[in-house]
Amino acid sequence: MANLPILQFEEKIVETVEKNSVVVIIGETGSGKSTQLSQILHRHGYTKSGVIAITQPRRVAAVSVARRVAQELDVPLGEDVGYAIRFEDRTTSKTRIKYLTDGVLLRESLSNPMLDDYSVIILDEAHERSLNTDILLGLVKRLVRIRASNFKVLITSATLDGEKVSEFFSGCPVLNVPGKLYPVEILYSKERPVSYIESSLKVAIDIHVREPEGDILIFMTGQDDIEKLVSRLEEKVRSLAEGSCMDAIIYPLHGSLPPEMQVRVFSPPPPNCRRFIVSTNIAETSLTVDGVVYVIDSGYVKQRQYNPSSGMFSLDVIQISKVQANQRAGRAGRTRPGKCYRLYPLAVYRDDFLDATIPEIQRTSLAGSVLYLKSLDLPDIDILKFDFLDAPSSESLEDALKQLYFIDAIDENGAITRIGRTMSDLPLEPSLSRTLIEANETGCLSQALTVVAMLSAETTLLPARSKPSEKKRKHDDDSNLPNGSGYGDHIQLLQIFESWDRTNYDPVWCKENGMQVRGMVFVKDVRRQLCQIMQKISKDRLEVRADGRKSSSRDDYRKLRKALCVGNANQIAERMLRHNGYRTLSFQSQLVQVHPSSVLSADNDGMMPNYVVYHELISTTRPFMRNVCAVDMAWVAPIKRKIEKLNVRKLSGGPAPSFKVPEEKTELSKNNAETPAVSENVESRIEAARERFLARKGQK
DNA sequence: GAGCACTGC
Repeated sequence: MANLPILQFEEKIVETVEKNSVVVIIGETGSGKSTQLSQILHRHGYTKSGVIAITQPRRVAAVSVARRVAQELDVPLGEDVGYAIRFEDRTTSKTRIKYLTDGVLLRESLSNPMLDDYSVIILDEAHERSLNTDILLGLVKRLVRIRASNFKVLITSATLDGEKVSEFFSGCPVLNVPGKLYPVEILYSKERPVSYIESSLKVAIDIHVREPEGDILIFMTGQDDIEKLVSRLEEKVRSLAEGSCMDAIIYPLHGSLPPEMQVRVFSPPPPNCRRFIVSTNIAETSLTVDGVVYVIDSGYVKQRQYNPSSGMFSLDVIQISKVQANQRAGRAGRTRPGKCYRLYPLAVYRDDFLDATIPEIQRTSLAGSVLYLKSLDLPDIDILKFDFLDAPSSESLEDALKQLYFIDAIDENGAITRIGRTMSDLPLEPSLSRTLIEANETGCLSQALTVVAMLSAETTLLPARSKPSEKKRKHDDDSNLPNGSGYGDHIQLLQIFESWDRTNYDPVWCKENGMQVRGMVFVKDVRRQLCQIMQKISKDRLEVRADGRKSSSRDDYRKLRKALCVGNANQIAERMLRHNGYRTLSFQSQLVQVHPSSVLSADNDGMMPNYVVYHELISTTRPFMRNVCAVDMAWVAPIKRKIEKLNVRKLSGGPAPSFKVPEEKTELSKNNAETPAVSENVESRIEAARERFLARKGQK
């Protein structure tokens, strides 16, 4: 601790903070900014008038940094120094230094918009540009203006972004604190390789044979490439002549590995053995692997993007930014001087790479964030002109308003409704919040809580797809898991949880049925949290069966599907006349299909339900709806009328010229001769189709 | 008939 570079700047930092409300700190890796800034300000009296809050984009970071600071100050964790993350608040009224995730601070600002418990707010790792940190930047800028002079803001950022943040805060001072990294030699390829798997393989084996000891970290884009490279490396290492070089262990590292596989990289290798770690960008920031001396950087990353006009997500392999490239290189210099092999030429780095990664706020659906901002009721703030460091497109903001309007969170003038206010109390995506509120009205809240919790945990629920036996979980005939009773995935998720519930939450049941124990326990936690919030909101005394051992009935399913329809009014699709493709109704109409992993299947006549709601549109090999639920046409009708009446201009508070959603004759019609021209009379046409289908079937 | 990087309330 004594040698941390930041401590040499203590005087300078304190002096600058004293004179300015906002200060940007450029602190490179190893500078100690996350643990020391709070202590420096504490030593100089900034905890006398309030608490120092330090936000982190990740839960583990908030906990581990708080723990370190408590140790350094020699106080018990949770008293003078504490942390707050979802499900876990380890602070008391005594707490002076509080580490928390950016999401928790946003939640706090709902109940205390002035955040006046805090004398100082430090937004750490702001260069990562998480959605929540970006919103906090805007809110904090406003608070600096409103709150008296006893409020200080510090923002930590990366070299390439510092000036920009400073400009955002009217040219506030920028302090540079050097890191404690060893020099890293950067080596560029002459040209982009044809196959970066083969190229990484060659470079890695070269290092292994020629270079002194030290682990090799290789950045790839995803699980598939990682597995390919791992097996190629294993092959190659085996074929090297015995005794010609040291031993090697090869580890894959990515998010869908079970935690016990991930932590293997933290145990030191046996002597005279080199480790190869083939990783996604999880090793860029989230996990730090000690002992790495060589980094191989493919120059690519897989990134999730959102298209606001189609409502569709996609995962694309794209070029990394300069900030990311430098972050990756830095991973080689933590223990001693290292080398970074970039599989691209210098000119590509210099001319093609963006300076910084496109912030999340410009790549995701903003429905939740816009609702959050609306619920703050800031009189001086117009959402569409909210002061963002990097503003999202107006198209993206209008998309958010449109979605919120479809699910009744805002009215036709864009004002937040009573329902919208209630929704913002729930830590969920808007469509899930809306589902819960509707379910509370119609008497299926218990079931809705389960489904919503299951959906929020979905990524941690399913096992990694490497086990072939579990690949077809949903369609295996010998699987004991319920099948959704013909209504689709939401009902199946409900049934799965109820099955587990009946075993009294037996972990063995999870293993036998291919569900991750950790994921299911998370579902239980989320469900409990949501249940507590709904207890406060509920109009009647809530009877939520938390541990009822009884299965839901068909009638329950029906109520639940109806609530899901209201909650997903922004995510409805109508089946095509003669085949089982669907067209989306709430966005620019597009042809989509039910994802093959869905349990929703065709009826005896070979036809899928006429209407479905979906949880997510994702474009992979083709556009798919993931997690679908069959709904009745009668429930869809009023929503369709609302969609037709939509006036986006009015929603965004502008004048109200007529604005018609392109409803028909879209791309879809061009590509597909079977597309119905108008969607009136759908019923009769579907009936006709069914007859034709049956006739064909009869002929065979 | 497909398979998804990483976070968070």
